[in-house]
Amino acid sequence: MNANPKPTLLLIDGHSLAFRAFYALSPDNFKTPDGQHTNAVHGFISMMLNILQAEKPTHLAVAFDLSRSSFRTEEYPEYKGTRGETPPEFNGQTELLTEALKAMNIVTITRENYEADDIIASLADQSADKGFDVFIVSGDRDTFQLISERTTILYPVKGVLNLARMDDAAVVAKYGIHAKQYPDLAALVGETSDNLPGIPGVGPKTAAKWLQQYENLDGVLSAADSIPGKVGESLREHRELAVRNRRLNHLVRDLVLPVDQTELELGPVNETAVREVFGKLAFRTLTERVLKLRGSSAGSAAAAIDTKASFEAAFAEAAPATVFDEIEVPDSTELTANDVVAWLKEQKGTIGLAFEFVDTQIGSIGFATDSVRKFWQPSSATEVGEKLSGWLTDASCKKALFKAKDVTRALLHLGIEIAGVDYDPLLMAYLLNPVRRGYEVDDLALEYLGVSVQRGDPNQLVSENVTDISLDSWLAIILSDRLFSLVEGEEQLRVYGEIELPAVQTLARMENAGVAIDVKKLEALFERLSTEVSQIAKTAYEIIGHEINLASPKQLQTVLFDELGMVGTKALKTGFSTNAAALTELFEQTAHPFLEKLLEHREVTKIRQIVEIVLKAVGSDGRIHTNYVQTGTSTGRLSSEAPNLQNIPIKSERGREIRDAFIVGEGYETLLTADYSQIEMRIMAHLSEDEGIIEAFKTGEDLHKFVGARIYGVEPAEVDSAMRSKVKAMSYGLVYGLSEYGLAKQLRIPNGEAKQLMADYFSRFGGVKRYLATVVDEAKTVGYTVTTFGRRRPFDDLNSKIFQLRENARRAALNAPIQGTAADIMKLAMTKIDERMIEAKLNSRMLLQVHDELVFEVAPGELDTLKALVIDQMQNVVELSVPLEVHIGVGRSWDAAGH
DNA sequence: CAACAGACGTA
DNA sequence: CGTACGTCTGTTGC
Repeated sequence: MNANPKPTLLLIDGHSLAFRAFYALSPDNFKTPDGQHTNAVHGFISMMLNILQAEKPTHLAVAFDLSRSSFRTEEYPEYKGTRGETPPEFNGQTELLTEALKAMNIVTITRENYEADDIIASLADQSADKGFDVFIVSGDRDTFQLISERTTILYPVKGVLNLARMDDAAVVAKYGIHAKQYPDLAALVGETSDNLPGIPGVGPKTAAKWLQQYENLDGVLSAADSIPGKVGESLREHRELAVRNRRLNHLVRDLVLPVDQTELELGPVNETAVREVFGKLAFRTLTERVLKLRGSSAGSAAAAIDTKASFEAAFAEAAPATVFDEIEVPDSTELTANDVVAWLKEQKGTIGLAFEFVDTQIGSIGFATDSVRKFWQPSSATEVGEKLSGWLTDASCKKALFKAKDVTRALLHLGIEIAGVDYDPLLMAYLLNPVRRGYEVDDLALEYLGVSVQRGDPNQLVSENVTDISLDSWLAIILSDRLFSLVEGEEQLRVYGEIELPAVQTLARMENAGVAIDVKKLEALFERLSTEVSQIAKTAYEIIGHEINLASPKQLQTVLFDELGMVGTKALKTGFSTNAAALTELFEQTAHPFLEKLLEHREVTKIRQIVEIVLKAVGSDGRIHTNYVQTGTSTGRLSSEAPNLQNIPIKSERGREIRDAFIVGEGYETLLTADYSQIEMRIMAHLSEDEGIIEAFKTGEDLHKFVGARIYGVEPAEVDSAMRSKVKAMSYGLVYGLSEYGLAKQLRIPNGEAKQLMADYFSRFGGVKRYLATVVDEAKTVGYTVTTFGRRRPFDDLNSKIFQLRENARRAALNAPIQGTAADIMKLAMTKIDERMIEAKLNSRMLLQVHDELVFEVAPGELDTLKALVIDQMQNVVELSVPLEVHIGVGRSWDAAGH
């Protein structure tokens, strides 16, 4: 019996919560040995236990929809019609969940022809009448109509464990209306997820305004004639939509259900049944949690779990039966300057490490093993240097460190060269899934360990939050353990150990070094471009007779297609396209001088904008320190941000002036650039084993002339520039999955000619065709592509029924191994170059990487040595069936050193 | 104020 | 209807 005197009923919308759990936890990590996915079941139960702990209800019931059809679909067959298919991994999980709930003696309720929310509504009302407090867990906002003094909705906002308590005040705060008015608001606005369109032009704000004024939907509709403006008109025209929506979102509150509240009372669970069902599901830790919380001493168990739990749950059913079987969050204790070194000396294995930086200074440091958490608050960088530099710089002291590159760079800035970082969970998570949206440590912990991280209040004083840093160090070590075995399982250890991990050091050094900027030159350039911009704009305004915002596509559409009456270009969501290609086409048709000025304006403002970005990014040392994002692309390339130095203009004359402001720094002799020539085509030759293309590269002949000669059946010398550029476009297009249509459009030739060109190409270079087909087929079967070094990229849309998705995936899949292999080669080369430079004790430094190009700052007297070293390493980093060619340039600026 | 769309710079 | 990015501006909607 529960001692809680206040009867409290918890009602759960079963499918709603199960789906939420399904999407929060990766199905791959929750599987029984026979392949049944259990992530939804696991997440559901875990979340339910959390709510039981937090709200301490005395009674509980779970309601399920019986099928997709209900009296609502009878009335309106399209109801919820936009819901997609259930993911295959979800199959069977509802049944398993029901079974598990039964074992826990939890009542589940269904009702033919009604939805779970109707059951919940009826039960909530009846129970509230009997004096219960009611909590409802549902992701359906329609349940807001049930809110009352006694009834609260727990609405999932984000993350599996985060539920918003929606009472009347919360609804008022969020929507500006009372809870009982919510269904009226929803009826007016419509509900996309239920496939219920609302009154066009009416959003939550307008609807709320009306409801505040007229109380309810009936009031609004009665006053419809007096509502002004377009929205008023829309309301009068579409009023029946709102009426229908309101009828459908009304929850049935008077179902007579075959259960009585007394049957819902929470009691002890059937331990044997729980062990049996949970055993079948391969749940381990969850079994103990359930038995603890729902066993004989529920009260004390809950208290024990609540005790300053930094984590809410701890489980990792998918992990091998290692340390992850039982994840216990160790307590955190403080180390002092006196005992930090001694403690580290005692430790044998890898240490989890984390730094908290305040500005650029070290605030605190966390250390952890899988069972111990420590933190230290040094007084200064000097103290860190004195006490810790021995350990930090000792490569034999192995460390696990999240975001190793950022930390390495920050420490470098303080004069500390950290070594021995063999584990960075960030990089492992990237290799496991290079297409995920973010790599926050808390999200990774949830996905790969099933651990939900609760952190201190960020608004609190640092001193009260300081234990979080040891939490981070602990997460670094346990995540590393888990992810490392997954990376190993995917045979990506080589990419990890030989490519990504060593790149950390190199990139940190490059970022820390930065690149010198001629600020004066850029400022002058900015002024000049600004003058140019205003002159161009002035002329443009004169041509059309009035001023507009030339940067506004919307205003341009008005001018071009309404005022000047030009024919429509490519259709976009918002009207006709005004991009450069469209404007050029229009100019060819009309020769209208406005278009000429507009295009010029675009070019100059774009370049001016980049000048501004670059100028703003110059640091106090007169240099720019970009951030290379090692997890930034799905293919394995780096990306560059704050600022992006991988898109500095080069093609236009004006643009090159920006490159001329990237200069050699004081104390150095010159800049040196080195770039791979046609690396992607060479990789294509290698991967496809096409004899023709391989021969082209081996002869050293101009590739496009060689290919052109084969296609047109002439001598290479007879390939004219028109033929050559067509062949060139074709070759490059292939790497991107170009279609006949796309080729025709780009080359401005008839579709038939493009088709013939492609046919000729493939008949002469059959290996290429075969390879491209194989890549896609293989990816279709195994679900991912792979580079020559083993880097994977997953694809799930290759078998999609939706043409557009399938085609997009197909093109990306045939490009991924090529772009990815090129990226691998470049990263590998960078590491080797860096190693050799250190060995040779050169003072020159690597500064920038732009996918196939590297930029170095050359120390006095080192030019020849460095040049030879760079060429050697880049060319010989890997043996392909074609040679790798490297071009070198030297000069005082990036532009001068370019080619 | 945040998110989206459109535009455009690079490899 | 050609891959991979980052960042700006204007506009829309939370």
